[in-house]
Amino acid sequence: MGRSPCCSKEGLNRGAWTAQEDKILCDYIKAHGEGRWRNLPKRAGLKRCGKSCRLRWLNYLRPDIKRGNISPDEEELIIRLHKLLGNRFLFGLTQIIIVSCLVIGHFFLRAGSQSYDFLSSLSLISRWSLIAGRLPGRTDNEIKNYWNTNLGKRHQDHHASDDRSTKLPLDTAKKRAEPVAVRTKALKCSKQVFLKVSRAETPDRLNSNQTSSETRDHQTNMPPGPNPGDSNNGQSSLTNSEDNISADDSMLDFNIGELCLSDLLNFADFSTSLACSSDHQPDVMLYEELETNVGLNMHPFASFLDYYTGEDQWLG
DNA sequence: AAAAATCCCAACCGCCAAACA
DNA sequence: TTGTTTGGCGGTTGGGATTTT
Repeated sequence: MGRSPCCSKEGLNRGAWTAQEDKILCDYIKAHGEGRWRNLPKRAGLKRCGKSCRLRWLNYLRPDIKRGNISPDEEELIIRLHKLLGNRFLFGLTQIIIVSCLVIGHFFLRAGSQSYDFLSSLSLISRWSLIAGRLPGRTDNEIKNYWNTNLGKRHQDHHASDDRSTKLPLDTAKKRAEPVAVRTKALKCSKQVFLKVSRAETPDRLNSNQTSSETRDHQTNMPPGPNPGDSNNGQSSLTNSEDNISADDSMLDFNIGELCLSDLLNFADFSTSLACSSDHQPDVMLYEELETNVGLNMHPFASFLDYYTGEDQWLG
């Protein structure tokens, strides 16, 4: 039967909130604080579902909500965060197996004539709240809507135009533009999950901090390009011709010691990054902050992220 | 000018995990 | 340990606004 609804739907107002309802809700929360949403409508004298009250408050009435258009800076940050965090880290044995298969499959397929963008497909699975958390005053709902109505479309358009430009048959192009059905159910990761990885390292990679982009590119089988510390756009463009990265290499890229991913994801303050000079890329700053504050050499992880998020031209 | 199509976003829904009894 | 409640998430929908025909 499933669980009972959060409240009786009968006799409740639905649809758009009125100014009067907004005022009642605001006044109540100012007086009593947030929380206990189920009982809030009754106590506040609102004919609304508790969940509806919570959503209205969080997405619209909170005093710190920033309204208005998404600025170019914010858009840039959303795009970068979506690339960085949008591939929802999946947890649990099943999810780890699935992701492992996808990662390995990704490299095998890339090694072949055509790369099939599994990881890009995974980007359809997003962490809106996490992204919104890095954009002061913006809500996950707003970010999600913005992505779905603006950026997501551009993403799809870009795939489509790429396919046209490479002269793929139309039906093939269509298939590639369509998301692969790798969709997880909504899954929170509140438990701490640790990646137990060996400490065996490839020193040349780990010491790449001071290496020039050229040497780094050589060491990591990447073509010449900006390294994560460059003030350039950080695009790493691994071409198919250089796909001799083995599955072993891909696993080495996770070699970041025993690291709590949820900590990692929540660590860097991107809002700070946004406030910084615009030539400093947020993801680069994430790596730098992790290195500085957590004491991790992030380059192996960074290079993996850099690699599979490298196809950032899809947003044009 | 009006109808149709499309866009946009607030609100809703169902599911999940943590907290609690 | 088990069942229930609560808060939170991402996906989807409905309807008003805007654009196109």
